Amino acid sequence: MKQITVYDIAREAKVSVATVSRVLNNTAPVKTSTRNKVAELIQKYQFQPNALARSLLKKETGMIGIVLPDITNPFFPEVLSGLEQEARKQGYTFFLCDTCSSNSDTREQYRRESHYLHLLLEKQVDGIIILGGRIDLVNPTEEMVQELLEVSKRVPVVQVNGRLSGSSMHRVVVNETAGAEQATQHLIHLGHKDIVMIGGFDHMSNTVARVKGFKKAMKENGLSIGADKVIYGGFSVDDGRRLMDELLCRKKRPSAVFCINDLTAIGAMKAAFKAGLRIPEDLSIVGFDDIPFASHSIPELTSVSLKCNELGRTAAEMMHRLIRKEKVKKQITIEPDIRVRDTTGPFRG
Amino acid sequence: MKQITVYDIAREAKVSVATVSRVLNNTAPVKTSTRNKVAELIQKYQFQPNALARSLLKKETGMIGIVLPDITNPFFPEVLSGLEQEARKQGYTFFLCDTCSSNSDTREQYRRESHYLHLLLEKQVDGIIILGGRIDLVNPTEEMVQELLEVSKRVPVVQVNGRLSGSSMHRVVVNETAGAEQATQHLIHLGHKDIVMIGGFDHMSNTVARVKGFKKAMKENGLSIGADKVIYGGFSVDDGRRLMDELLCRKKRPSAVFCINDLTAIGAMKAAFKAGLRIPEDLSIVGFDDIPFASHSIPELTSVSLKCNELGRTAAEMMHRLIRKEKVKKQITIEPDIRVRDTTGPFRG
DNA sequence: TTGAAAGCGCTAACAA
DNA sequence: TTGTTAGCGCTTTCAA
Repeated sequence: MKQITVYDIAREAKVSVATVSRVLNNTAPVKTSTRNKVAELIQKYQFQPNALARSLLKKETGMIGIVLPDITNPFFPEVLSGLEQEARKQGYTFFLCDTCSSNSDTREQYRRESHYLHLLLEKQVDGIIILGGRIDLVNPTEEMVQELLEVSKRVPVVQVNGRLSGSSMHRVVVNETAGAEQATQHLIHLGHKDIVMIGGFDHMSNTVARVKGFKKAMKENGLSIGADKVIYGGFSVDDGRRLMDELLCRKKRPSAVFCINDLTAIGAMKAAFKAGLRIPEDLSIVGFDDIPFASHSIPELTSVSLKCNELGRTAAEMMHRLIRKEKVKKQITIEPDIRVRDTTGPFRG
Repeated sequence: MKQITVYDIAREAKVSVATVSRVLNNTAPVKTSTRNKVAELIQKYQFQPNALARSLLKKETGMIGIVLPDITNPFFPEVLSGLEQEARKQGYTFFLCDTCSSNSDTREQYRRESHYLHLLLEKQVDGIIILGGRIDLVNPTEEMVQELLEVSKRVPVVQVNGRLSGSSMHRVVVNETAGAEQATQHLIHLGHKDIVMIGGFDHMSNTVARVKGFKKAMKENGLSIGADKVIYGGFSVDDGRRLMDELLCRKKRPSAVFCINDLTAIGAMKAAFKAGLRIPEDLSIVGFDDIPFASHSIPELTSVSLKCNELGRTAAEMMHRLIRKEKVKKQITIEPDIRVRDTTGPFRG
């Protein structure tokens, strides 16, 4: 099963390898008869040039590395889909590097992130798109920052929805604070006054941004924002359930809950149902992310759409321009939209 | 930003490139003092050898191509996660090729599949794992079969849950017929006699396999399996909704519905709720796949677990052995398990 | 224990 | 319009 090369084609066509290369890449005029002869042989042997050799020479591989924390979190496939759509047009392919945050401790995850970052560099990717993980940290360690910075000196790096400091890095982000504000505003408009926000971690910037929006909306409407109005504790369905259970133990339960994401919102709904509450009659719930599940749940979840697909497409486009050394804005911000569905309703004294 | 090479290291260490290569790969004894000197320089310059050059020479890249139809279908991320877990141990990285079946016609999808298959070959992947798409077709065109066959002559190919003919291809499959049988049996045990199966397409082998299991269980229990007991029509939530609406228009509606997958089951539930039915009191529903959503829905969906994670891990392991030319079984079959939850209940005359 | 040199498969500059 | 040739960065004989 010897691999066919340009030499084999050249020999049989009685031309030089340069000519074969020329018909392969349409890089210089070739007499029609020669071209046909070569093309025929290429066809006959199903010859496919070795991309490694080509890339080695040209110093571009058409490969982009994607580093993300957990592909089973539905947020990421949505973004990925947008990325793929856009990047395919440009002829890129993806290395998918999942650091599997879900089944290991965080230290391990960051180690894997480092591992993948270096691996991608070795593989000579044209650029790296990073989502989640360290770029979501409010206080990343110096090494984490330094490492990514080093990486970004070698190849373009685009951060998706992250804010890790470092001047040489570009990013596309969603205005999460505005999204959280919208969500809170929506609840307030419905007459809710006692609103609690649940989920997330206060060491993560996405949580901080969302809490900020929540508090801002509350404050602007003259509503109380005591310490008991925000309960941190994670991003999963189970976390949502747990936090809601906690909430339901309080003497006075809120009339509306704003969840850090759709997954916790689902967990919260489950806990509420189990406690015999009706949604939205007894309790309004808002999610965040607007993953497909949100519109599939019963009742359908009101959520803030992060426009994942657009996020992905924008990141891919940014990367493309970066690779071609075109002028690119340091940061592109996407404005989220609230999608009102069936889990929020008017406050009933 | 010139790339550092073994030559730079060699020059500064006053040794030959061969020696640098030796310390890099631990491939031959090197005097400790020389080794240290070289190692130091490698550290100093953060030197990372160019994987392209190495792969070109060694004829192995440590890259595996994954071709799948739609990353936003939650089934695939689950499998992918298993794949990644296993393959990471072996030091492989993935090319993710999403043919985006969801937003384009099927012809276009198969064209993209071909495109990616060839691209992966050019990139010199060590193997290709293919999920969905053409391998799910009952009657693929001759070209589709031929093309994949050609590919499999060049690199190992593992089909995940597919049955495209071709002797040189390995596969790991789930026994879907048995799964469907279990699901149907479960409903029958609950006393249901009028059971309808909805969703899927009869030109796809997964549908055929599941319908077969459904019919088998029905027949074995002496239940009718007239033409009106199976309604084809797709795999999405919307398809499920539509098909259930159709079903509800019938004079006599069934007491239980077996859905081709969890997505259609969710659609079916929505339609049923909208029609004022209670689940499971008025109607029992079973899904298939057991995506995370199944256990998150309200009420929680009874479903047949395809053990996606195990599927992925097994495929990765198979690929690994194939690459190392170890002995590998042509086919590995995974037995599914039903997960009984809250959407199925006893028949109530 | 080390170095010189060939070569992986390709492209592109230069020459013809 | 075509061929010759020099690399791309690495590993691996073979010889010293």
